[in-house]
Amino acid sequence: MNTLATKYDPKNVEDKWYQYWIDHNLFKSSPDPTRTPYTIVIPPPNVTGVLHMGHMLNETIQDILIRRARMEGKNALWVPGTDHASIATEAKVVKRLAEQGIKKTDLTREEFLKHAWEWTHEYGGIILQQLRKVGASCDWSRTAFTMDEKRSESVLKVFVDLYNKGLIYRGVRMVNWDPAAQTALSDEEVIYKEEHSKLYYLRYKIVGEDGYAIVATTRPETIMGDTAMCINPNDPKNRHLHGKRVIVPLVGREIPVIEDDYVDIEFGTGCLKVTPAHDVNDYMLGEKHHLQSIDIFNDDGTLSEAAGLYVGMDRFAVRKQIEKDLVEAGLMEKVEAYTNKVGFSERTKVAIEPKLSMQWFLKMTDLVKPALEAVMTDDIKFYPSKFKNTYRHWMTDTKDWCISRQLWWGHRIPAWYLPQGGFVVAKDAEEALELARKQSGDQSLTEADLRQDEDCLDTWFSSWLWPISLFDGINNPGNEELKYYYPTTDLVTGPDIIFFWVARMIIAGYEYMGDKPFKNVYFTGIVRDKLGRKMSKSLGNSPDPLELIERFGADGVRMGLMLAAPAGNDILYDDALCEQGRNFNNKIWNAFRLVKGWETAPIEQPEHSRMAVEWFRSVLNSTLAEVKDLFGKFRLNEALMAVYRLFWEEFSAWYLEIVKPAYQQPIDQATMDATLEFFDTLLRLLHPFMPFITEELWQHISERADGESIMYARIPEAGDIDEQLLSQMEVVKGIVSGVRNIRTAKNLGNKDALTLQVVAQTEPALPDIIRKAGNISQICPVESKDASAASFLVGTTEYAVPLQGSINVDEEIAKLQKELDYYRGFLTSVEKKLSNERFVANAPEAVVNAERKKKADAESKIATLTEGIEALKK
RNA sequence: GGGUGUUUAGCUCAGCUGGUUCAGAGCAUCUGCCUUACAAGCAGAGGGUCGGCGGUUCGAAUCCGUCAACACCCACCA
Repeated sequence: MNTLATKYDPKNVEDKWYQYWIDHNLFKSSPDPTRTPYTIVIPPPNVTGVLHMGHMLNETIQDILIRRARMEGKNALWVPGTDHASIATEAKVVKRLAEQGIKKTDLTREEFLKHAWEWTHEYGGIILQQLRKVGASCDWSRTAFTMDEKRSESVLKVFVDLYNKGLIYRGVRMVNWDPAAQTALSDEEVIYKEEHSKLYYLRYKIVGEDGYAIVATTRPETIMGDTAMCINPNDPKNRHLHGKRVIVPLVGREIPVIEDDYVDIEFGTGCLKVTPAHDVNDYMLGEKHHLQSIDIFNDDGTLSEAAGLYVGMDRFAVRKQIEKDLVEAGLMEKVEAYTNKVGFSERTKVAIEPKLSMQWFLKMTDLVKPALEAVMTDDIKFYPSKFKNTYRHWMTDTKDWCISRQLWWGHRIPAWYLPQGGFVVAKDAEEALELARKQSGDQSLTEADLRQDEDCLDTWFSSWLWPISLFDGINNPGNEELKYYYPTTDLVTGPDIIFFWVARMIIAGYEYMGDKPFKNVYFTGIVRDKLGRKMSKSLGNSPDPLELIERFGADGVRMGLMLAAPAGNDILYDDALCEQGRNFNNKIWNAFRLVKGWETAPIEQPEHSRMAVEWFRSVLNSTLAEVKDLFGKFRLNEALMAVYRLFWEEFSAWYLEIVKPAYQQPIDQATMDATLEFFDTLLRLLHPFMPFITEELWQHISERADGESIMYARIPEAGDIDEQLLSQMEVVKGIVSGVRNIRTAKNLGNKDALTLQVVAQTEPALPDIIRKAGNISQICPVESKDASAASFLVGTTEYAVPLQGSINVDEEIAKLQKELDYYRGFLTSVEKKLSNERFVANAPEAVVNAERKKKADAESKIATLTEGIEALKK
């Protein structure tokens, strides 16, 4: 091992061990009633996706949790898979076809799906492949896809079931229409953004009068759909419009003036144009006042024949054109700058068009109840808990879920329409036919007579079943796997999909399993750049995780991300984080090189080593307990930091330096054994965070059988902690630091052994360690230190290092005087506190006693310092 | 327009029910060191009136009020 390079190179190590884990089936899990299950289902990445920093963070966290659970002896299962991502994938396939000069509309459904599947097979596995580079310990034999056979069957079954329960219905509603994808979207798929636009004031001629009624609108292009003007009946300034009719500008159509409280008197002129087909509020007004509804848009957002004007032009082009035309026609009163919120499609980024259409919906009101309860009572715990509020907010006012999409790539809605009208819902065509015959009384119906619904289901209608369908719980209720792994343990995901996915999985869990789908939800933050900006392609601030792995090693990147990522907090990514991770890898590597280079000999264990071993055991135990506690609270970054400091400070800087034999000297067996044992435990503690280097070194620490792995090495429970020893060692560290300071200040170098004077009757604790760590030749308790000594305080005790040559007395006095002044000030404040009767009367005794001790300590320090100064002055 | 959260060292964050060890950690910075595990390192050092103001209390980073800034979520004001 001593021939090993001084720098750790992760390149070969990482691939080698990943392959080893795969070859030995170490990620596999199967039900085992004798062990506690620990289960995570992966948030299935889109088949179209490639690994980005968000995944990198998310998957690292899951892997850390899974590996830790495994090392706690649990039967840990991490199920991987991908999501068909209906709208996103379809958009990509359409785009690719367009590049080949093929339009979707030129293809049959079957032809299109063939292309989509080709795409899926081509790109679908990429991201899962990339996860292997990260070190993800998924049970790959279970890799699932939301559109594979089992998952598809589950989705259809659930649809039929919910329909039969009366929870799914079909109806014409105002929905969010995405003109690019040409499909309806759920409310959650619409992102509202502020936009700087204009407020147009249009002149509507009043019929039978000379004047105009002025209407303020942000969407002048919709006037062709106007079927009324609305005023507030309590609006005095528009009372003259009561019962009148007005003429839509340019269009020339006469429309009535209606009255409704809905209209805000203060806004604009208090006159509202009503376009029932293209605005949700107008739709409501239209329903209430029985207005005609004119749909002036085609599905792609261009103007339809019904508009009469601007037919075939895009809605935004029309807005520009109509502004000009209105001005020319003298029908534009004025235009103001205006900021409003506009809804955009989450997927295609185009502006949403409210549109009246026939869709399928799921009633949410009752389904939501147990799901809300579970989170509010902490039956399902959210980390951080602040997301409970967000969740409650959404769950207490849930609108029905629009689950149909006018897309082909997805689970086709299992509804069949009968030739004579009406429809049946069934899991397949065969069953549908049976139902259809029964419903219509027509036994001569054949499958060919039935027409299946053209639409498919919202992607989330399959992913909401994920924790159940992965164990085939819908098709095969009560099966062994399901009983064993469900409810799963932890879910790790971003808060951006709390409604899309988390809430709905909880709903499905209670509806179909009668139980929660997971016990804990860990919400990660968003990975941003170091300036706090979101990562985006256009900014070019989004590093490729695989490139980072190439540069820093997977362990380095994992650690870099984890150091900066408390649950729910955004992380500001900086390469420096990965550098820190890489440096730590190197530190571990070199510590290992040191230890493996030692030769043992049958010599007695020195006292300083014996004490150091005892001390480090306590430190280790205390960190073991701390880390366990932190994992329980999902404070992974703090757990990592605790282990980091344990390894770097306590183990490397203190323990190893103390037990390290002199150059080319052997070490005793007892210390060697203890050191290797410590190293082994440290590697185990580190393994969940840095799986590769820890495996590499663990395999080198001693002979391992083929197939053996640190993955299944247990993380020990914390043993006894010797608090007294820990605090004694803290004093020792103070003393050694003091000596080092003097060395630095006096330019003494580390090689010369010094004498340490203790201005007290007794020797300090752990003198052998002090000698070794401070390179001290002798420790002498003295009544007063040498006049030519440099001194320092640890606690209330003064320590001094006699110096051969002369010391700068003035400098020394000044230093002591400064310290003395500080303690005098401190003493004054303590005394003030203690002389306050109300403090002494009201404060708990322990606190008062503590103050008294502070006072005594300060007095003793002051005495020591005063003496020191006096001695120097002599 | 509602709601939630955040504000502590240059940066990222810990500080649980107010009081020893309360002003901390890591990184960054500065000063020495190529000391035979590691310069991706070692040894030291500096740096914060805990967002502002007011209150409760013997005592406030911690509790209350208020203001400000930022972030996120929700909402049908054209």
